[in-house]
Amino acid sequence: MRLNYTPIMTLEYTIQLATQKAITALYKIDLPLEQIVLQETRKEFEGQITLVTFPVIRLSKKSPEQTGTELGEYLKKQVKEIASFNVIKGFLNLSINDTYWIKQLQQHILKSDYGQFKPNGQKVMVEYSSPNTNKPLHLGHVRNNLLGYAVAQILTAYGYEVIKVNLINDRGIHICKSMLAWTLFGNNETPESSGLKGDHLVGKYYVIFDKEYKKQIEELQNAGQTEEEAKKNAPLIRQAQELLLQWEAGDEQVITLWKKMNSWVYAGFDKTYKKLGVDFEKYYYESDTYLLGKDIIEEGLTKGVFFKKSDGSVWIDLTADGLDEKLVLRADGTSVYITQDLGTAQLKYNDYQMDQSIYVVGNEQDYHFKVLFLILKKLGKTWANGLYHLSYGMVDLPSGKMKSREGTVVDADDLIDEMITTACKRTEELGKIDGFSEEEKQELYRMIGLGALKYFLLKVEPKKRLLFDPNESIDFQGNTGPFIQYTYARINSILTKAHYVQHDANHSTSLTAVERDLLVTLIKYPTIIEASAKEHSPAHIANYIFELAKLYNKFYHEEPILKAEDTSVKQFRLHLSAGTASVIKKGMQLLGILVPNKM
RNA sequence: GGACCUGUGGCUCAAUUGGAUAGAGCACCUGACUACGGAUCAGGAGGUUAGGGGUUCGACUCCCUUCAGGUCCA
Repeated sequence: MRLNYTPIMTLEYTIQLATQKAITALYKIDLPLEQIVLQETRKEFEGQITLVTFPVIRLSKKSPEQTGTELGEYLKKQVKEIASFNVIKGFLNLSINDTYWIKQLQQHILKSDYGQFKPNGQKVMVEYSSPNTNKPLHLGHVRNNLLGYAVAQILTAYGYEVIKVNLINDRGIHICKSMLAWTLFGNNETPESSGLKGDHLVGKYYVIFDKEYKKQIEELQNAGQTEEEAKKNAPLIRQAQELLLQWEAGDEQVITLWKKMNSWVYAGFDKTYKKLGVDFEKYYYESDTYLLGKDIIEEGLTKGVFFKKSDGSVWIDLTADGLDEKLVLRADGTSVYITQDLGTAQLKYNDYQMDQSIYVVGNEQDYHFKVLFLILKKLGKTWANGLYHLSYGMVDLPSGKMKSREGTVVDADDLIDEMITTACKRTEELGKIDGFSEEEKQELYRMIGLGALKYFLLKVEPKKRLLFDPNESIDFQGNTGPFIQYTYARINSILTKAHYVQHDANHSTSLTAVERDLLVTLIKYPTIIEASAKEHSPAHIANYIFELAKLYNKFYHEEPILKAEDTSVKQFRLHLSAGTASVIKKGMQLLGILVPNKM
C-alpha cells in the first residue's frame, strides 16, 4: 500500500479538526487550522502528541493550564484514539491508546513497500558527480556522489520520477595539460603497461605538467622576468594552449589522443562509481555542450534582457537584484562558463521536460547558480522555477583545503580501500563470522567499510563544511554506519532463531514504554522521508535511523523477546523486531548503504 | 569594495523550522540478569548555543551589530 500522505497525518488531522471545533464550542472563536500546532511529545513527558496551547490562550483569555485542561477534556471525549492527557505549562500532552499504535504495525510498518509514496507525476533531474577528466576522484567528489545518489533515492521514495545525470567536464585547458605532459614525458605509458588505473595515470601526468611548468617559471624568473610574465611565457603553458586550439579546430591527431586518454579516465571512473554504488541514466559531455548557449544570448539580446557594450561583449545587469553586472559573452564572441550552462540547461530541459532539476555542486559556486537561475527566469523560461542548487560544504583536511596539483588530496580509491581494510581487521578481531566463504567475507568487509564511510559523510547537513582527519580513522562505534548495520544483523539473528514468519500482527495486551516508543518512532519514517525530500537532506534519514537503532537496542536489553513468557507477547515482539529491521534496511538503502544479515 | 555560508560541552554532530530543563556519539569515570549477538546497554561528569543589543508569552532558531573561519563577484 503506497502512501499518499504520512500515516500519522491522518490522526493529526483528526485532532486538529476536533481542536478547532473545541475552540469554537468553548470560546466561540474560529481559529484557522494552521494555527493549531501539533508536535511530538518530548521524551521526558507522558504522551505522544502535544498540542501547543499558546496560540489559543490569546483568544481563550484563560490561563495556559485551564485552557489545556478544557481542550484536553473535550478532545478526549471526541477523539476515540485519545486515551488520556496531561497539561504542563502551555503544553497539552495527549496519550494515544495502544490499539492505535499496534494497528500501525500491521497496517503500515510491516508492509513490503512501507515508506514508498505514490507516484506524484513529477519528473526531477539530479545532476551530480560532474568530474573533470584530468585527475582521479577525491574525497570531495565522494561527498558529492553520495549526496547526489542519496537525494535521488529519497526523491524516488517520495514519489518522483528521478533522472540521474552526470555532466562530464571533458575538455579545456586542464586535459590539454595532461595530454601534453603525457606526450612529452610519457614514453607511451598506458594503464595496461603501467598497471595504473586509467584516471590515476592521467592524473599523474597532470601533476607532472605542473611540476615541469613550475620549473620553467622559475627559470624564466631567474632570467629576469616577473612572475606574471613567466607564467604567461613558459613554453609548456603556450604548448598547452596551442593544443587546446588544435583540439577546437578538430585536429585529427589531437582528437585521437584526447579520446584515448579520456577513455582511460572513464574506465577508471566506472570502477570507482561501481565501488561507491552510484549510477547514472544519462551522461552529458562538455565537449558536446560547450558551444551551446549562443542562441540564448541572441534571444536575450532581442528580448532586451542582455545588452552589448561598445567592445561587442554581452552583459546582463543584475544590480537591481543585488548582484553585479555579469559578462555572458566575450568581446571576441567566445563563451564563458555561464554561457554554456545556459545552453546546457536548455538542452536538458528539451531532452526531459522535467519539473525540477537539482544541481549537486559545491558551495563555492553559490553565486554562479544564483546568477544562472536568475538569468533563465528573466528570459522567461517558466521551467527555471524548478531549478535548485543543492549546495554542499567543502571537505577540508586539518591542513586546509585539498589541492590536487599539490598532491594534498585524499584519493577516493585509496580511502575506500583503507576503509575496507579497517573493516576487515575489526571484523576478524571480533571473530564472529565463522562459516563465511572467502567471497562472503570480502563482500561483508566492503559493506561495512563503505557503510562507515557513507554514513560518516551523509549524517552531516549538506551545507556544512566537513572536516576530515586522515590520521583519525572513521569510527565503527556509536553514531556510525557499522552500529546500525550491527543492529540489523542482531535482529536478523533473532528472527532466524525464532524461524520468524510474518503473519497477522495483532496483539491485544498493552504496550510497555519502550515498545510504544519504538512504534511511535517506526511510524515516523514516512514523515522523515518527506522532510528529507523537501529539504534535499539525507542527514535527516541518517539521524533518524540512528535514533531507531539506538531505541531498538534499548528495547532489546529491557524486554526479553525469545524468552518472553507469554507466546503472544513473544510473537508481537518478533513483529516489532521485523518492522524495525525492515525500516533500518529501507532507510539505509536510501543512503546507498547495504546491511548484512550477519557480521 | 560588495555578497553569501558557517560558528552549539575537549572533539564530531542533533534540536520536529519560534516551543518545555539545548539532545546524541567519541574521549573520560562508574556499573550491567554469569550475553535472546558486549561493534551493546544503564549511569556520572562536561553548555552564558562566538560576544553584545533588540523583537515576544517563549529565541540556538528572526532583526541589528561586533568578532572569528570559509567562499564567491569585479
